[in-house]
Amino acid sequence: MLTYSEENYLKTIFHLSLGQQQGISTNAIAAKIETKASSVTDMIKKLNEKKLIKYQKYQGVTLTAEGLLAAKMIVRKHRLWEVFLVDKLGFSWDEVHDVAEELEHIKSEKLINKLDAFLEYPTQDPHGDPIPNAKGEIKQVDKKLLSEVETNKIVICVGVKDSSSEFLQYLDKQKISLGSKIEITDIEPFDQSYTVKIDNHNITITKKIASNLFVKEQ
Amino acid sequence: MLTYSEENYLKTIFHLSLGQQQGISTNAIAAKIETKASSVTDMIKKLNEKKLIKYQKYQGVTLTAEGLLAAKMIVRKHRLWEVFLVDKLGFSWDEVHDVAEELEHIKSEKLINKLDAFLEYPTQDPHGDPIPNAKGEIKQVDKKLLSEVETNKIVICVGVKDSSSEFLQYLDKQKISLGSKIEITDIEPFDQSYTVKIDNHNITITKKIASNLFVKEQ
DNA sequence: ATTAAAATTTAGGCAAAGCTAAAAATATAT
DNA sequence: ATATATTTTTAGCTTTGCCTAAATTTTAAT
Repeated sequence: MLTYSEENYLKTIFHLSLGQQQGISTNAIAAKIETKASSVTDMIKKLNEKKLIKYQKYQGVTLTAEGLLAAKMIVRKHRLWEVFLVDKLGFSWDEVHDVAEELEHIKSEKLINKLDAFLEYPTQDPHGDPIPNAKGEIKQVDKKLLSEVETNKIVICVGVKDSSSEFLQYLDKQKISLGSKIEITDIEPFDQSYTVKIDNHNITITKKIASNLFVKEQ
Repeated sequence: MLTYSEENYLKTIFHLSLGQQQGISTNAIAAKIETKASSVTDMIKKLNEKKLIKYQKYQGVTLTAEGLLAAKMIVRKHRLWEVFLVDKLGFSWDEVHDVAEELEHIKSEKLINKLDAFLEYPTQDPHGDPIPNAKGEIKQVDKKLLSEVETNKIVICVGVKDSSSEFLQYLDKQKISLGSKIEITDIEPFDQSYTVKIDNHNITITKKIASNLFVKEQ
């Protein structure tokens, strides 16, 4: 049985490992969890003894198969609860993260599987991130950043890279949401600002915004 | 902000205080929480310093107004989650307690009030126990034990005194649920067993069963 | 190749919440 | 009323997860 804290470390290592070949550094974990490197070292030793991570002093850590599955189950719970909060309770997508951070630690497989069924087996959370199924399988949708799309191509917004409430609230303000039709009509060479058509209105966004929106071509 | 453990103590003191004038003893709390008396003394001191309980050495404890409200909010959360588990996720009434014990500690007033609305402001949990509203007010339904009802009077089952899964499963087996129409047709003087008519079937139950069923006359 | 900087680990401590064993206070029984 | 039993508290210890400060290892720079 994992403690609350152990679960948070596994989840964090999982997130930091995405698209990453090397081991995850102590400092990277400390930064993400907002704790001290020395605390991370302590926890790393514990997770290593439990065989949830592979660890050699000074070499960073990677998840073992068992640790990976545990991490995916936490992510699964987190994202299913987010769907619940948005779809059933009417939370907005920028409000759900913190509550889901607590809910993800509730220990009941039956609960999470019944919740999954109640929500009709969603495959994405409110930010477009994939929800692992009960076996830990993740259906990767192919998507790219808006900043990588060529001009005059119509794409659909399918996710956000940054899901801070600041960014999400900005998107709300600009009426950009999952499913929005987006077309880059122009990129200004001077400041790299993008003129884009969102559904039926035209706005200008910075490159930073374009680099945080996932879209799919279709 | 209360810790998980502090919340459990407050809730326990609340439950032990129901229909109780005197202070709650250290041993009573220890028995209910399944911990040692010395641990209870430690926690009592902490809750006393936080002014959530009134405590004098060797004299037992009572909740202060603030402690009482905090306890009611935990009970509110516990019971609302139970309703959610039964009504929305399809749990049976004997399965919900342990999961609700975890869910009751999720800290978000917004969450619980939205959940309340989603469930359409239920006033009772799946065992017939009253759900405090957002202000902590509890609507007491008047009810009595089946064992206190006279023969040949038709009553409605509105709650259970014991909500152990053993008892609840027994009730399921006997097709007794909240809302069941019950009439005592006979009490056997020799062993105090009751012959009762439940909705449309007749069964015999022991006095112990009759002493754990809440009913209302109507 | 050294040296300086950065990252990581170790050592030693703290607070929360539990425990055991012993001491103190209260309650009960003769 | 006194002795015994029960209850409660105190003292001191453990584990978890965090911390600071110092030591060590690795990395980067000249």
